[in-house]
Amino acid sequence: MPELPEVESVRLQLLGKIVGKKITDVVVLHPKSTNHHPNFASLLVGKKIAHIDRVGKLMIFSFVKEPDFFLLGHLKMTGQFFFVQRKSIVGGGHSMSDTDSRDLPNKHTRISLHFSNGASLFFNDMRLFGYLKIATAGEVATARGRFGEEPIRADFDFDSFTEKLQRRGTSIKAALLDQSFVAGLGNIYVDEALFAAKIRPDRKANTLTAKEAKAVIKAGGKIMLHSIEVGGTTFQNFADTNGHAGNFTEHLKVFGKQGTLCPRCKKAKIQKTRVAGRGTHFCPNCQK
DNA sequence: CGGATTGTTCTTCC
DNA sequence: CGGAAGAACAATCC
Repeated sequence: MPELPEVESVRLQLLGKIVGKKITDVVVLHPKSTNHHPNFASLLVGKKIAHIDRVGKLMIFSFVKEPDFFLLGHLKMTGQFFFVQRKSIVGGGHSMSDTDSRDLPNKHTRISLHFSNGASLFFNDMRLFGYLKIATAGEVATARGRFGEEPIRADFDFDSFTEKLQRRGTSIKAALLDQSFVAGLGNIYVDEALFAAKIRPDRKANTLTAKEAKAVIKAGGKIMLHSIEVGGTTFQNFADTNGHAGNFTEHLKVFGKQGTLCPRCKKAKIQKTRVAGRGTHFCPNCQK
């Protein structure tokens, strides 16, 4: 379940691996992953990666001397990028959860990109919700405009956020999951941020005080920045571009911890309920 | 084998 | 137009 920190971890790794590299071949193994674009492969061949940007959980690839041609990448729930320097190389030190580069492409590989230096990038996606989509500059601008602010930004506008919260009659969890409202949080980090801020996930958004609103965004930003530092969370379905699991999993306080004693108050067990249609974890004692 | 899993978009309704 | 709520998507796990 990749959220902002997982996407950012992938982006940072890819920056070092494919920027400046020229695409020499593209193989589409499942057209749905390209949004059924008929010329996906031929349009990409010959282009050189200039940069990779990110907004929320969306990756934006730009190309040298191509001002109106972009590639949008979204992992959704099970998308993964695997980078292999040489197909014949035999990697060592794999753990049980790792994907072995020798097995690529495998049955979940939807698109493969090959570069002039012999390297390959495989887009794997078991459940086919993710995509690599060709876009114009205008479409990129539209996509960017659909995102709210990211809690990891130092210039996050708390006053504006607090004001907008007052117009939300839904749960604070639903509000925080809305990418057009706040960008980057998903089911895991929302639960973790609400726990850190001592706010119950089912509280109505418009009942939060300005102090609470600031606290939950600050907590979300801090947690996500920490996660980026250690390579993201692997709860299910996340692997970095080398096929390795993320390291933030051990730092989770409530997500997946139902039935265990609250690590903060130690007076109640973490409960799992359903809020905003999602599995939701919280401490019934210290979250108000 | 039914139910749960989740990020986003779409639909429907207000 | 915006917000709310639920369905849909897809494959796998338990």
